[in-house]
Amino acid sequence: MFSKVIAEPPLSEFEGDEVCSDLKVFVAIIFIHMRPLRDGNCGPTSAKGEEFGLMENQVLCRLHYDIMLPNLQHTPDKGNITHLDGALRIQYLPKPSKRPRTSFTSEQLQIMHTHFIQDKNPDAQMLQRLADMTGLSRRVIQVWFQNCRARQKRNPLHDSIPPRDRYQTSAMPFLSDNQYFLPLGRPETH
Amino acid sequence: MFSKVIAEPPLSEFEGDEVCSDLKVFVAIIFIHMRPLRDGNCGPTSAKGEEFGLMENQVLCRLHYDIMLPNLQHTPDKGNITHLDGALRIQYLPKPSKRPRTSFTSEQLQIMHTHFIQDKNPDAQMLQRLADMTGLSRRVIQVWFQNCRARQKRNPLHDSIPPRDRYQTSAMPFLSDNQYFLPLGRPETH
DNA sequence: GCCTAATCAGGTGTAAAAAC
DNA sequence: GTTTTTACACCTGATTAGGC
Repeated sequence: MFSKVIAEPPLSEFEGDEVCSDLKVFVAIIFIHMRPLRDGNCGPTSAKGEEFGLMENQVLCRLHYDIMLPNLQHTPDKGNITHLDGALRIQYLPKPSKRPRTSFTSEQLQIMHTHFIQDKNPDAQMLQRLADMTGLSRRVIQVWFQNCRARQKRNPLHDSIPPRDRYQTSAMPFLSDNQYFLPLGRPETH
Repeated sequence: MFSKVIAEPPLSEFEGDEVCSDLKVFVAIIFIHMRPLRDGNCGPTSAKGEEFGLMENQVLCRLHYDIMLPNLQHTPDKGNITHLDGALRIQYLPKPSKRPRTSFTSEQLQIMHTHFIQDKNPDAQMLQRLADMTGLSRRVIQVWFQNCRARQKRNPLHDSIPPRDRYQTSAMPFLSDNQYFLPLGRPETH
């Protein structure tokens, strides 16, 4: 179950137990160098990451693996480790899952929220401008506005406050250094 | 780099590149079904998890691998994949540990604590930046902030002082301590 | 034994997907 | 486009366990 070694690609299918049947022991020591996609959030935090795939010479979590797969298909030989897409489209990788969830920075939320107040239904052009401003994709912006409209409809007061600030102590990313050495006393009340 | 296949144990040592030298491509599809130790939290949260070992038919992170190792030694053959303990006690898995507990340097504590004062809930981006600054994993940083919030809630005065300095001998590479011992008052405004 | 890093169990908000 | 659902990322609060 779920560990296979293939000597030559591409393989469209294989049965692991058969492939390895003559091996009494299979050992793989793998150093996972996380692909620094977006925020480098690959391994430890992209949670639930039970599934890993080897691509090129890197082990990627399922999420990042799925993201990279399309690219790989159009990539020429890069060395001794090449196209794995054939080998990887097997029963063991059935559902491309692990929906990547964007986590916005407060800055991005700030921008979107500020605009939302003026215009809850930005047109395509405006979406693109917001995308450029935030560095997010147009689609992500669009979804955010959709969700934001829905959210506000459910709870009208809700979105008068940028989400992160609801439980963030300080919304301010950086303060002057003297702020660091503030006297402490009652820190929190809740 | 960092992927090795061994056909026969026990091995006390091996050179990966040599072992695999005749393979043009090495493919390992690995579904890491986390050993449901407690909560099956193997991969994502036990941090550091750059190292994985294959045991029986499961890939375990270093932490769980080390935990399981003693058990395995007393387990009879369970199929085509058996005892790996011999094979795995190699240079790449030198120190068997249990729950790896990070011990922060004063520099790391300094960085985290300084940031904590201005922002008790750093967002993902900030966590990553702190991780980069300290050389710690994002997850470790996150846990520290969680614990720090909890700590401060329990004892408001507590975290006005960087923890290590409270009972650690020297550990004072930079910064004079009087910086830490400041008058107390209102730390936060909200 | 104390302090605290790491884990556990449970809860919340919401981005993305599905359904319409 | 909307509404509903799903699943992920993060939180708290309590607990467990590593290292002086």
